[in-house]
Amino acid sequence: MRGFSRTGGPSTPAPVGLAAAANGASTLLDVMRGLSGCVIETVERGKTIFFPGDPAERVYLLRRGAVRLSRVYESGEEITVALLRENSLFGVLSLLTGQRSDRFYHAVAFTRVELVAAPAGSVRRAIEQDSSVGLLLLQGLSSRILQTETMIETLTHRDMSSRLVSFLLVLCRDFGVPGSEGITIDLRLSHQAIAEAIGSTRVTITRLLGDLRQAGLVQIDRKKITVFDPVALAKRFS
Amino acid sequence: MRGFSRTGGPSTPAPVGLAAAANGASTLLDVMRGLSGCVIETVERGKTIFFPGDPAERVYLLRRGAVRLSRVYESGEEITVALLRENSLFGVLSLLTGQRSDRFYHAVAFTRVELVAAPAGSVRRAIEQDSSVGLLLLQGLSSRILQTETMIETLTHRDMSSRLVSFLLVLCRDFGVPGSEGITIDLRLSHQAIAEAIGSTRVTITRLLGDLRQAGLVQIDRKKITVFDPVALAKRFS
DNA sequence: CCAGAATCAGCAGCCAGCCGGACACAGCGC
DNA sequence: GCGCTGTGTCCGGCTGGCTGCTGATTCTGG
Repeated sequence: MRGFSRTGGPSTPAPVGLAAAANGASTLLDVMRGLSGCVIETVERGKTIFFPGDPAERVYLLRRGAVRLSRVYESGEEITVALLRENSLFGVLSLLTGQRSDRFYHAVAFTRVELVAAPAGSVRRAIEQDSSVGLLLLQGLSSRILQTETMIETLTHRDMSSRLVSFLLVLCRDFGVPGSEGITIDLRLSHQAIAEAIGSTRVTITRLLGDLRQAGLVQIDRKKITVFDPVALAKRFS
Repeated sequence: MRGFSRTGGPSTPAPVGLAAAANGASTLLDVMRGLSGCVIETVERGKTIFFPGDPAERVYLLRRGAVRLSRVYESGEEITVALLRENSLFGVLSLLTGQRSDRFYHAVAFTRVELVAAPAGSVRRAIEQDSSVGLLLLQGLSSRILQTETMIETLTHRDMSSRLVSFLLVLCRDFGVPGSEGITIDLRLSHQAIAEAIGSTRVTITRLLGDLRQAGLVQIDRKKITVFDPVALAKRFS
C-alpha cells in the first residue's frame, strides 16, 4: 500500500456492455466505474501513485485533483512530463501490448486526488464488448495528446520569460477558476515545481515571477497565482 | 488540391466489420484501408497536407515517410511540435467531438509520404461496428503519447548540447537504419529544421553538430546524420 | 542540361540572460 | 523551541542568441 485509501469496488454498479452504448450521454467516468476490478482511490497530496519500475497493469482516470507525471534521473534530478488535469487518462502504457511492461514515469498526486483505476485486461474486454467505450477512450487520449503538444510549444520558446508566461496560460486553461479579479490557478505551486516543469531553475522563476508581479500582470497569494488578464499576459511574448 | 495525387479508394477492399476482429493479426493499416471513404494519398517532400484553419474532418495514418506537425506564428516563426514516423496516427482532433473544428497545426510532408486518410465519421462508425478497431486506434494513440512525452523530456534539458544529443537519439529510434558504421537517420535534416524542433537557432546547431563531428561521435554526409555509437553519444549528457 | 535563385553551412564577435552557488529570512508543522 | 521548505537577492562566469558575411549545395525554370 502506497499511502492511499481504497473505497473498494465500483461505488455505483454502473451498467456495462451495450447499455452504455444505448446511453449516448455516457461519460468516461461512468464507463470506468462500471469495469470489473475497478477501484476508486483517494491519494493525499505528495503521495506516489506509481513508481518507475512498477508493473504497468492498470489504467487510471483522474477524477478530481491534479497528478504530476515525471521522469527521475540517477542524478536525482526530476523533470515534469505532464501535469494532468481532471478527467485525464493516464497509465495507458499498460494498454499498449499484451506484453508485461513497467512504468517509467513517476506519478505523484499534486493535490489531494481521487482516481478510478481499472485493470488493463478489463478495459480491453470492455472495449470488445461495447464499442462506445473505445470511442470514449480515444477521445480521452486525443485530448491528452493535444495537451502534451501544447506543452511542447511552451518548451520551445527560447527565453525563459516567454516559457513561463506560456506555461502560466496553460495552467489557466487546465486549472484556472475565474474570479472577480481574473483567473486563479487552483494549485499550490512552488517555484521549484514550476522550474521542473519548464526546464529552468528555482532562482530564475523567482525573479521572473517577481517581474510579472511588479508589472501588475499577476498576483501571488500563498502559492496561488492569479492572472489578472490572460490576453495582456499573452502579449508578453512575441 | 494541395499538390498531392490520389489513388482513389481503398486499394485492397479489405474486410470491414467483424471480419477484422476475427483476424487477430489485423493491423491499423488494414483497418484504415477498409474504411468507407478512405483515400490513399502521396504527398511530395515539402508539400502541405493540411494548413492551420482547414476544417478537421479526416484522420490520417502515415504509411510511409515522415510528417512534420508545426505551429506557425504571426511573426513567421515556425516551431515543430512533432516529427511523425511511419505508422503514426495524426489529425485525431477531428475525432474529439461531434463539433466542427479547425486544424491549428501545419502538417507538411517532411519526406515523400504515403498516407491513408479516412473521414472521421467513418472511423467512428467502424469503431461502433467492430470493437477491435477501437483497440487498435487506442494503441496507435498511446504510442503517439509516449513519443510526444519523450520529446518533452528532450526539451527540458537545460543546455543545448544535451538537447541536441537527446533529439538525435530520438531520431535514431524513430528513423534510424542500422548500417556497417552505426545508425543512420533516414531524413534529410537541415540545421534550421533541427533548430525549429528543439527550440534553438540555426547557428547554434551548426556549432554543436560540428563539435560532435570533431569528437568522432557522428558523421554528416549530405544532410544525413550517422550516429556511430548511440551509447557513447548518450553519455554526452548527464 | 545549364544558369540563376534560393537555401544551407560555417565562422566570428558581441552581449544579454541564465545558471550556479551562497546566504538571509519567513512560514509552517512537529 | 527547532527543523524544513519555500522565497527573495546578490554576483561571477559562461552559454547561447543575434548579426553579418562568405562559400557551398540544392532547387527550379527555361
